[in-house]
Amino acid sequence: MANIHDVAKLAGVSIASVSRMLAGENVRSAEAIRRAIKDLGYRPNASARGLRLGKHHSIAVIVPDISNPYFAALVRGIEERAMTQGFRIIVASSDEQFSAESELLGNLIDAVDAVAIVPAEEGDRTRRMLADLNKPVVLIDRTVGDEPGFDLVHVDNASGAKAAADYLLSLGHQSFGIISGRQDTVPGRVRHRVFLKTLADAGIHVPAEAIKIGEFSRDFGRRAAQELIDNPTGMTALFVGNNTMAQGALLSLHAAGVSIPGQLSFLCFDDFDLAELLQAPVTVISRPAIAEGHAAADLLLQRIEQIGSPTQLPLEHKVLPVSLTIRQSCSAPASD
Amino acid sequence: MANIHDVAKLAGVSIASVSRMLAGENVRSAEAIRRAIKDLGYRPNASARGLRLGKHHSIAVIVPDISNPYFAALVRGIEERAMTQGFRIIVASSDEQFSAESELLGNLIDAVDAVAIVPAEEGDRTRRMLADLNKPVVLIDRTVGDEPGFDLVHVDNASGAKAAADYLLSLGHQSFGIISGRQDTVPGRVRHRVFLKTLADAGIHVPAEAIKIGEFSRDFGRRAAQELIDNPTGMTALFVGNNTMAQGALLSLHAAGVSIPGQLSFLCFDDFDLAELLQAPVTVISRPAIAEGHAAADLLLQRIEQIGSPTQLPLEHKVLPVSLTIRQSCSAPASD
DNA sequence: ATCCCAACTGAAAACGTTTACAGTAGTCGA
DNA sequence: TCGACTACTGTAAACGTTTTCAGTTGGGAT
Repeated sequence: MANIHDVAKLAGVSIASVSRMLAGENVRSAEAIRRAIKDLGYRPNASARGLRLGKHHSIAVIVPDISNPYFAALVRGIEERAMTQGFRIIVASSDEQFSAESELLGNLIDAVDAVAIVPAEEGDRTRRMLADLNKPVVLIDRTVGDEPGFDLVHVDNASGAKAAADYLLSLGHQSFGIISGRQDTVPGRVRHRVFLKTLADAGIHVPAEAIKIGEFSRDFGRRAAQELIDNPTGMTALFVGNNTMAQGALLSLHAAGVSIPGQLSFLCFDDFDLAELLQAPVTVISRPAIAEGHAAADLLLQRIEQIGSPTQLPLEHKVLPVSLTIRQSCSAPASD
Repeated sequence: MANIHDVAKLAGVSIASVSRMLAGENVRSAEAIRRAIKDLGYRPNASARGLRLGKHHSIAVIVPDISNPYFAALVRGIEERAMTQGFRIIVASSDEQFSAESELLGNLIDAVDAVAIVPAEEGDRTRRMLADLNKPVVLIDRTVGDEPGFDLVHVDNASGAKAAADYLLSLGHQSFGIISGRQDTVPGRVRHRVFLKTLADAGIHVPAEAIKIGEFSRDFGRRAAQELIDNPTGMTALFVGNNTMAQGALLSLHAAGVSIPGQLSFLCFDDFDLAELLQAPVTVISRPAIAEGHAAADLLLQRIEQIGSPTQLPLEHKVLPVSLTIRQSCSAPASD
């Protein structure tokens, strides 16, 4: 691979001139240099440049699982914005494991300028680990510790959960089932609590046996729904905390022959592919994954720009709106 | 950020000893060095290392669109394997555009050791562009030019298409509709031709007006199905060339109230999330996206290992099997 | 003709590593 | 006690850039 010395020699100038012309400065022999570059197929070495400049023009993106469509869309959003500024993204999946996450970051951190992360755990050790990186960090969807100290992007879980509860109440439901994600994550906790709180404000109590809490996974959704089917609670409406659990739940409900919305109204957080094609197109609280990616990337790029500057911008906390997409999986409860 | 000199000074040794101990060699003052590293929070600078070694420990992964679940799964597969060897992956989406692809690679190539790509175009200019990179390349799913000269991983499109046709024939269908992807891609072309050929061998001709060819997109699928609905051809079975087009087609069919499989048997290439939950769970030819990723990564890692060695292993061409997953979207044609 | 200044140029240092090379201890056998 | 060998150590060069600094050139004003 040709290097800058080869180009300089061929063009009959010093390497400084080549570097300068590449940087866009005025140089007398620009034409000769351009030709030499072309002839040799020269491209500047990224490592050398990174070493000299202390910049890498890349952003690490850590998500629990890149093959999850929601995270894939998020990554796409980050990528779109990063590209416009000439940044590349290095993607890795943590599998919801703190250990994997911290090992990944240990390896990646020296090759990137900033980190966008959906943290696996919200505990304080994650906060410390991220703080130790000494680089701009933006948290997406979840937070870490009390006082995270990082920029933050997430959707408005509270008003989504409230909208869901209000909608079901307005249809006349009195008896509910709930499948919620891990309570040690913000989306899991907020969606769960606000939903319950909204019902409570309407004077409705949800019995413990109608509440299932576990992993944000399709598998847990399937098991939870199965348990609800096996031990009937008389619920007429089921609220599920995210799309993957919802898919699992639908699998169980379908297998058990539960008719939706005839026997059970079904509503979940997060839209998903084809929700509109199911036997009963599913009503959802949808969120803008790509826009979340955009917001996260914008924040990071701003911080990167700022590096070294004396005044630091205050931390930002962007909350994106969600919306209730009404399809056909909810109706008034059967009068019995 | 502390560097190796700081560590050496604190430990009272030369930088060479630090470097050696990091490389796992025996060093007398290992303990002191370890402590110094810990105290200073030292981590080797990746750029310097990359510069010195000419290695980057990263692989560029270029897919048409990372937010497409199939590609997301593929990326996941590549990532899983790469990680085990300490390689990171740099992901970028080409949007099916050659220009975007070549620009991306131009920027990325100096920061990576190898490239895994689902090329946007199969033409010769893509082949030349990739060859000019002078790094290991593995093509996934599609090829470039005649004689690509790169490792290749894809699924067995031909036997999948044949299985699909045979299955529909065995159900008694005589009149078909086809929605196929771009014919300038291997999956588009092979699936289309083999399906037609299998029908032809059974003495069945598909009229031109029952054949729609276009982008591998949900939108094209929707439009194509709409056209087939608007201009009835008497087809009793519809074969769709991939999952995104299939989803679009299902949207149109559903909106038009076409009952599946009552009025129309439906079969497509590539499984998708929830295919089993639709009104008529969809029968598909499914393929192993994650395994494709594994195969691609393995090939690349092998080549990277080989760099500089005099003898080159011959190019590999891995073909992964597909399977017919029979659900409920196909039945015998209505007798009329 | 002289001087000054703007506009450019090149040499060299620096970024943080790895590694070839040339030592220098320390151990062991004689 | 000596020498030979082993096992480690440090110095310095190299990787390919960018950038500072100290020129050099040429043109315009005097």
